Amino acid sequence: MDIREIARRARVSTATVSRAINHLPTVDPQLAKRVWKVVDELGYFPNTQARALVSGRSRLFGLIVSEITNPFFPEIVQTFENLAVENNYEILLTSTVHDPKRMESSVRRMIERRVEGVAILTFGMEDALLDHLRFRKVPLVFVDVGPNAPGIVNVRINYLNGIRQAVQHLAALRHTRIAFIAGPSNLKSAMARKMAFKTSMTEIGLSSDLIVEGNHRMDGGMRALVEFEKSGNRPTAVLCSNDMTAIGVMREAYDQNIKIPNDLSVIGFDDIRLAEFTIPPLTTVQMSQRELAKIAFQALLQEVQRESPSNERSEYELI
Amino acid sequence: MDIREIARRARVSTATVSRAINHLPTVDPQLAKRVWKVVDELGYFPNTQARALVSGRSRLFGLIVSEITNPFFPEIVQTFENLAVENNYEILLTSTVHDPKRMESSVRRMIERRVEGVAILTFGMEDALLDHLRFRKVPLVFVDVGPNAPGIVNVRINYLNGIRQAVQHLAALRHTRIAFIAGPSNLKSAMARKMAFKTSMTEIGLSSDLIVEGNHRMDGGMRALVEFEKSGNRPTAVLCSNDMTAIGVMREAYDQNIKIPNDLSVIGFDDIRLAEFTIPPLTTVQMSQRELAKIAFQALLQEVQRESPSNERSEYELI
DNA sequence: TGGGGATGAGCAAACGTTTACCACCACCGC
DNA sequence: GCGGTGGTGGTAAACGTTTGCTCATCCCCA
Repeated sequence: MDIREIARRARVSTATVSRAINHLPTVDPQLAKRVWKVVDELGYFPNTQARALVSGRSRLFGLIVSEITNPFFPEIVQTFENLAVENNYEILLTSTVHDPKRMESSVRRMIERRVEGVAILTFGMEDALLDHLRFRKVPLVFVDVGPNAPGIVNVRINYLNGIRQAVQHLAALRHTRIAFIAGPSNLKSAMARKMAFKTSMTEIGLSSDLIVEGNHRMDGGMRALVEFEKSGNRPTAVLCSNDMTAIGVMREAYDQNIKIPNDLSVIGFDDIRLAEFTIPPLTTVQMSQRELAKIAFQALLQEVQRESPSNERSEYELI
Repeated sequence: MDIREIARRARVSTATVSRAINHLPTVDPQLAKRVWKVVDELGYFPNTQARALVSGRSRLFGLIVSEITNPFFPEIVQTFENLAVENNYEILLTSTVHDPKRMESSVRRMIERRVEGVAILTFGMEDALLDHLRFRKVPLVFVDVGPNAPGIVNVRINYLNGIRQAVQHLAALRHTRIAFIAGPSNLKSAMARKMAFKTSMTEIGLSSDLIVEGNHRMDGGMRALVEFEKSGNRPTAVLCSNDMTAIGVMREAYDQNIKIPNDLSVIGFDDIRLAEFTIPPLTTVQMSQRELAKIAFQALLQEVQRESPSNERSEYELI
């Protein structure tokens, strides 16, 4: 069942069917109604591939994440999906699982399906790969991990606000010995958080010497707490670079019979959905994944709708 | 840059380029090498849409879930993605968010993109919608929620094994007052779990009268525990229909200063990834999402590769 | 009444592949 | 030496849409 069948039954040309289906105003309402009647009766659905082929628009956005199981992502994927539906787009979701081969295949798949734009939410993308996309003028939106190159949109998260808020919250509770468990030092965003912590502490006149490096995983948080204990001067509050670290701290505290929040305040950072399920509930700095996804999607949409391919580097800042 | 450009530069016909690219054995290795050289030099990627259009195969599988943010799904989506990559397929991920409109649009999107098969992991799909797919002979694989109709593959989860295991575990720990917090009674799978509990209890000669209905959410678990307390005969162990319920129980226990597992054993069911992050870690019956996804995907693949469209209803049983 | 612009509909050429069919050539056996 | 055969490679017709161009019709106004 194709557009010709519809045309035959509605006694019009295929051109008219196409125009009616796409709601072009140049078709007589009477005819349009006749076409739609046949379409509904036959249960006809246009073939996207044929559409895409001739129109040159796939109505497809790529979304590259590191791992779908990383609790940071589901909310983002869901929001992308919602926005895609609203805008008649489809999402091509791809995960790199930190594997160079998979990164390569991700990019290949994006290009072969002719996506109209790609949002990249994982770091470690090789330049050679990105060049494939840039060469084809595919709009690229990076979230928090992007290189600062022309023609690339960067959504950056302003960590300072969130971290400052957490630090001031702790200070208001009369904490003075506030520690920070950082993320891995090769992660740009983790470094940004650490800097934000130092800045915030300095602002309120506290020293920021209680910093240890974690790994953004649970075991890193556990080890960090052990380290604090060993050093003999346990902080009264710990701010963690992400929620997973905070959960590690909480579990270690539980094992060592350190009461939270009586003996130790713990604050996480990420707003992964896990936070609300821990016992006791984890205090965490809300970073809205939804907002993040929204900004990234809108940026893609805007790039696609722009006719002149902008060569300026754009930056969006979140929170 | 298209196949013709490649053909011109390699001084062969487009047919040969196509055959070389698809590794058909009927092309001279010399020629093939020449073609591939040009392909690599130009960074050519075949256009999937054109391929799909003429070959009639989209290399696309649909995956319909209720909500991507439901912790049950990420692992499944990830596994689907992995298998898709291995088999040169793409996943069209769609969520219904329990909204009839979205269900309809999910199905529409699947059909418009001409998916070769759909895995459905959400209940509440109307028959009229499914008919659209069946009419087009799109292979359908249901996971745990499917109707028992011809031409439909059902992957069913055998809950009895898992539940029995949990019950026997508790019995081995000398528990005799074992309670069960069920899921909503309109959910087939929840009912199956409750039945499995009753059966398991009967098998070892215990009465299964300590059953209350939850809702598969945290608050349901919390309320259930309150109910047990009020009734005056608190069980010594609680088996929950899913992990979220168990987490609710644990949080309520925490609030009421009931020690887990000293005062009360809690076992969940689902193996959502949350379980490992609770404090203390939640004991849970492992139901492997990965295995589930694998079976569903293989079923789809098999249906696609089968030439004669089978009309028999297939059933797979998991664990 | 005739010319011209507006409006609406149809014809047919794309889009970039795959693949059925055919042509060619070399080789083989008689 | 010739017809048959088997393997390679090319030609061109699909696949199902969109859309530029053309054309018919109608209306308005001079």
